[in-house]
Amino acid sequence: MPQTTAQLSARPSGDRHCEHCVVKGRAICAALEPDVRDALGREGRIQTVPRGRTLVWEGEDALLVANVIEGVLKLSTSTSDGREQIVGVVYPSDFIGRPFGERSQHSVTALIDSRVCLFPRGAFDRFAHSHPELEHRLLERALDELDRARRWMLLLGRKSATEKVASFLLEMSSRLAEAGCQPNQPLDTFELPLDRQQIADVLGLTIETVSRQLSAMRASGVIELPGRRALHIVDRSRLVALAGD
Amino acid sequence: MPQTTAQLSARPSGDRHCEHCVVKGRAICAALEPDVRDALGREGRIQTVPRGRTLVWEGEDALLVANVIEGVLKLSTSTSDGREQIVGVVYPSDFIGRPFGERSQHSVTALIDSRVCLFPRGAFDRFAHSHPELEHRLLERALDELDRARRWMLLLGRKSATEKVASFLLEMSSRLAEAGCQPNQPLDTFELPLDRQQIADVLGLTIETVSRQLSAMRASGVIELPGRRALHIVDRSRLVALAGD
DNA sequence: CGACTAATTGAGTCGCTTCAATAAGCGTGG
DNA sequence: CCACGCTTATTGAAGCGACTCAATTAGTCG
Repeated sequence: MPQTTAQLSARPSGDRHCEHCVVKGRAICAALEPDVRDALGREGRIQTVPRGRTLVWEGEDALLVANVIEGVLKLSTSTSDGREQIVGVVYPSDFIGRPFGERSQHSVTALIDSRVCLFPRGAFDRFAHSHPELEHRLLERALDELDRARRWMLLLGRKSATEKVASFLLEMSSRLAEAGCQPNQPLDTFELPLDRQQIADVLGLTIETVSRQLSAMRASGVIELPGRRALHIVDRSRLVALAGD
Repeated sequence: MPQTTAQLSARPSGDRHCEHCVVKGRAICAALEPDVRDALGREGRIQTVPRGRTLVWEGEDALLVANVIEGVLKLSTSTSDGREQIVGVVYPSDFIGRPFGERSQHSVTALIDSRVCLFPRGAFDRFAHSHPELEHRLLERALDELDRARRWMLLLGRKSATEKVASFLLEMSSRLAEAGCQPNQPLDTFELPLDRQQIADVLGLTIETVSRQLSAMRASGVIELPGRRALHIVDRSRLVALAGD
């Protein structure tokens, strides 16, 4: 049974000043002068979100927005008969939620234990509306997300299982590296924040197909799988070739 | 051989005042006071785009943005070996282009003869940056497009061929109705602006599969296909059921 | 160490694709 | 106006990639 967010440990983010926030330089807040940023900060609260907990449900009223401080979360939608598609994965400094909209089109669920800086949507909307520099930053982010979503549509519609899995591993590697503040320095060894079923839900495949593709890549020496969620890229250039674009 | 946009008939949109523009109430310009809107209008020009002509190429510098006045255009990306995916279809009053970005991630090509109101990106960016109400409108549009793209990802990743084709016909019907200014009044008979190959490229299918699905729907009396590009929805509720969501 | 869950592997099936041939639209010119 | 030819769409047959169902193995945590 899903727990509501009300029971989560939460405290005004004012306690831990924005000044010390690890994502203050990369999140949308970076567009604001420190004093304005702190004013926004007082509208929000830091909240921990344990793995598996859902922050927002598909189709529900979109009552909140948030910045990701730590962790990884998925955005997902489902068909009425239960087929799921993960439509986005968000990392530290990313923005969650649908400002200026009534309903959320997708659920937001933590893939690993996470921390977010949470705002009531109404308060956030008002703040954004009176701070064009924040809206500008939101716009740039939305446009980037749109480009990313459209690139993913090419993968979903036109790529083979091998290409999908290879593309996924490369994307995961670079996004984790970015979020870990080592830009342009791709990570070759990391923990996958998703299990096999979730990888399948990102790629529009089944769990068995994902597993077979990973096994084949291991057999050919492109990757190693030291643990259930561990990944080591042995031959990046060959992985890039497998990604087929 | 592709023609460049330079040879197109073009004139300052100032000639035909924004005041008389058929999409002035629905395009992003609607956010602006008439005099401000006219100032923006003087930065742009009306341009006709015949069917098949490409306005922006994938990977090229994003030198222009535009409002669609009339017609239908596709946004598309391809893999290096030529597989194509249509990632968006735009209609009158929709916005084209990537403000505040260097490169376009996808091509923009007219599906039928179209007319757009074209702006050099630099001039548009400067104008937007100094008019928060315009940026707000752009933001709302970008967020709507993002929601739409993500719903489409569910279709691409998780739906069957039948569900894909049914969903496509319904989406086309309602988008054409909206663009034709009869909201909430779904169109049951219309011309498809896409040929079979393009429908396949939207849905991540082959031309033959699209054709077979349409034939099956015709055989079961759900639709009629009076001409190559003509469509008549006979039983909308059954079509909705086939769309599977 | 043992029990439980997650992942892998195998065998068989199905849906979509591929390749090939036919038919239907549609514009053109006689 | 109709015959012709070209393009686009439809239909058929065969193949294959991913899925389904089932059994086995490997991690992980108490």
